[in-house]
Amino acid sequence: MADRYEPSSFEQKWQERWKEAELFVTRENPGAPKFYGMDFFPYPSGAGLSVGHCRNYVPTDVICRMKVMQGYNVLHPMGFDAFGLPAENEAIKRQSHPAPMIDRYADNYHRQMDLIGISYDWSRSFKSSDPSYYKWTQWIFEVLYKRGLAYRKLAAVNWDPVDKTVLADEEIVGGRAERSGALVEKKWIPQWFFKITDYAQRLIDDLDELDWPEGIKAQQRNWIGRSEGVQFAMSVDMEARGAEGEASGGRIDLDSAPSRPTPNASRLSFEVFTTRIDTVFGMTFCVLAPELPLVEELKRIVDREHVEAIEAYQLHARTMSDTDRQAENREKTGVFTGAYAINPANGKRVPIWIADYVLATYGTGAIMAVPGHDQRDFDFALKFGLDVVPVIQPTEEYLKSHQATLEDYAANVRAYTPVFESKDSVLMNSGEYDGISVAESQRLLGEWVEALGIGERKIQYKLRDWLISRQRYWGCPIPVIHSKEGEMQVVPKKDLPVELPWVENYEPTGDGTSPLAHIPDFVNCTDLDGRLGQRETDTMGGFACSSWYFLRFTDPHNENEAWSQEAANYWMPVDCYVGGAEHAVMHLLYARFWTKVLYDEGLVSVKEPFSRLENQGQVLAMTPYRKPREGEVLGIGEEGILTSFAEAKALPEDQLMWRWARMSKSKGNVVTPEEAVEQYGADALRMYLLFVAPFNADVQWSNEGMAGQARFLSRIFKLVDDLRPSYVPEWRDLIPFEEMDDAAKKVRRLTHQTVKRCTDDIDRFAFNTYVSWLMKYVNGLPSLSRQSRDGEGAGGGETRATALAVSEALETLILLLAPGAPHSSDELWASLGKDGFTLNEAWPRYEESLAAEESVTIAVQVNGKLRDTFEAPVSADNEELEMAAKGLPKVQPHLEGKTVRKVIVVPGKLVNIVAN
RNA sequence: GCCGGGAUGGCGGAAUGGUAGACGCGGCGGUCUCAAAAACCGUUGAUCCAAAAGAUCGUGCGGGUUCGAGUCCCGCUCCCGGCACCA
Repeated sequence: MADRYEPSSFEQKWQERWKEAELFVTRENPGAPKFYGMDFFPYPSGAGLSVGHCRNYVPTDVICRMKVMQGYNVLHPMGFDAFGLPAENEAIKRQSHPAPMIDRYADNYHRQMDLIGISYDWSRSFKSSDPSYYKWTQWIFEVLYKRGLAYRKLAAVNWDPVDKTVLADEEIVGGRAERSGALVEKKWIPQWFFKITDYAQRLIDDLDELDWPEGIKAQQRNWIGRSEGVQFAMSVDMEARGAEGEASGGRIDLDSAPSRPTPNASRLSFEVFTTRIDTVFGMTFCVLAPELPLVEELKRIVDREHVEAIEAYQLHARTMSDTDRQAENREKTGVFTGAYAINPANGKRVPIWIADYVLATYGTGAIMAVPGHDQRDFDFALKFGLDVVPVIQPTEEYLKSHQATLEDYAANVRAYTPVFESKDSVLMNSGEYDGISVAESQRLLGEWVEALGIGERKIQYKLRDWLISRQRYWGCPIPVIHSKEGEMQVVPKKDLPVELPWVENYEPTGDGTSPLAHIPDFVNCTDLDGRLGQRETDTMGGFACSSWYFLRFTDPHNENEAWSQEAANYWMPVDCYVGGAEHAVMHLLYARFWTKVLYDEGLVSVKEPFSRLENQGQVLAMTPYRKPREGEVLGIGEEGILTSFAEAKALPEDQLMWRWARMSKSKGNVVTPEEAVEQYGADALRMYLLFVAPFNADVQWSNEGMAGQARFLSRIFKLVDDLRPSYVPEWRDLIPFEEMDDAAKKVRRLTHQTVKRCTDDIDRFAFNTYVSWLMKYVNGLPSLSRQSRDGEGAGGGETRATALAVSEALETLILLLAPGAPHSSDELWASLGKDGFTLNEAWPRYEESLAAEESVTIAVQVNGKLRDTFEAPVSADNEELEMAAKGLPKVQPHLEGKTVRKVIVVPGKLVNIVAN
């Protein structure tokens, strides 16, 4: 047995033994509590795992291993998110079929995970592209469909011209497809949606009970975007037809008499939504989204000149890309429609404009514009010379900071930017509501709108329905048959799965149809009634597959059901779910939605799938960038141009910049687990990943850091080797009957303190301090055991008591180390003459009485400043402590010539003498 | 702009309102060695002092609460992440 950490001599051996013993197969001991620990479902990329991915898997493994040792039934599964765009794109690039390719990649992931000793139960593994899995994805589609939560409609959707498919809102970042980076275009295609909007409120409400990072919860709340307001009808003034003179300038005369309804004209009206009904008197114009159907109606009542202007603007809005539309600080654009509406609050006519700063997809697609108190409306009014009427009194501070009087402000609002938006002021220019507070008038005006019957208080969400269709081959087919008559039928459970046909050519067509549409054998079928029909040819986006896989893991081989109620009820929810923060509004929102639907359907007993969520930090590696050459332009926020390590070597220093960047194959800065294991060992890699930084913080990777952990492991091997002669295997039976001397007590004290800290730290994901405590333990043990060997008792020599305490320490050390460095622990365990695996041993228990200190160091402060410390027995009372503190020679000088006013004694901690 | 999270030695980071800097990396000094590496031992926040003893300062900035603040409160600055013309 070596006295050093020599990973190559034993790590692989233990991995083979674990496999042979089926050590990681899920235990289902009756009566034991359960723990479901899981990592995010990975897509197995061809690049393989980097040490960055290991930072996700190792900590989960540590907590799962500890839970096993604590006697929990632990479910710790791994599978692969195999369907989807990345896999298909990769296969096209390699001119192969995605199915065998993804199998190869998944096998490689599995091999790499074994290489670092992750304790997954591989007997439960599956890929989302297995027909035995997606059969049930299709079945859940049916559940959604039957509940009215899956529907098809013609929609303007995000079209990615590079990947040639439609994408969900969540997959678009800044107007570009997150994956391909292409500018997204608008395209009108019939699409499948899941009605997640029905669950918006529950998705917000139930966040409260989740033990998730606040940031992720906030992102979800934000994304769902609840706002409370009032929606009310505005009627179009049918006199508009004749209002030529005023129309061109757009300016209206606020003093003009309220217009009279025109009895004969057909009434036109539209609804607006506002969260600021208190500002309704300040409405000086209305704005419609250019694509709103109402605009077509307005065209019929205004003159030709305005129709032409409207159409020109509509064309402009339609052809503009989303990116241009979302460009920062964009100048406002828009045109006057020639029509007017009536402000119901004061009966005044307000011009109706169209502008693209109003979105057709939010609220009603139309707004009441209040330039006095909304920056966007203000900008628009300024640009087009529209009236600005303030209706909230500016506060004293506001006036002071703008060096203005109230009169001055009211007369020249246009000159004041930013717009006054305070919500703790009172109204003005608002008729009978003048002087009433903003909050109060919001309530009163809301009631007024409802009493008048023109509208109601309403809650709006930004969340839109989940677009699930993909016009791509490599995905789960949507199990629907279209009849010639245009009816739709969902394929019933007995006919599932609708299998994805194996074809050579599956490249996307780009015409808005799926490649499946060009496979007659797939498309043509008979429907439930025996009539000829055609299959739906869109496939589901990958997020459908990953919205329920955690349920399948509870019962992965079930051929008759997606899962048995018994299995799901036992294991769900996932107790600890670990992965990157980038899935905050996609996977994590979708999975919550599906779980709620399945709960409503009575298929699962939980409303939420993941009770605790942890996000690991990213692993950054030093990456070379160079200065841009002539003609090269840097993107926003870029400091240099990514270059290869090879090229960097050849560059002069002044051209080169080293930056920390996320480890990724494209940056060429990846360290693989193979390299790390080869050079330092799997346990050194694991321990370094745990120790290097807090779990959720980013890490600046260094290979040298692993050397430190290898050294630490070597010290453990050395320590165990040194202390082994003292080891008494039966210590547990003997120790209660042995009188403990001081040295033995000290060893036991340190042992039990360490057990407590390590256990707590793993539970709260503080893996860096878990490793610290082990280090401290290893540092402390030799001197303690030496003390004992040198003998506190007469004649020296190790006492029986110390030998027993050291035996306990040896076993405890190895078992506490086991989750972090399982190979080394099993090797050390065997070196004590033990059979079997540390994973099958009980996690050490902490005993308060043994961990308790006999004496404590008391800090002595004078006026809050530390002056000295002294040792006192734990039992010392306040008076004793105070006396002892006052008597200290180092304290005395600070009390000289002063009167003691007060003495604060915190037992076991400090004495603070207040004197002046 | 809005939301969330941060800021502690040369570096990564510890600290239930109670001795700031645990633990590690790096540095410095030493042991071993012909020498080096490795390993081991000691030391390591800053300033003042020949040194020790000691003193003073010190957790992004400015205030406050408290016997006592890295920690709590108010007001800022900067950094990271997310959302962003959502009415």
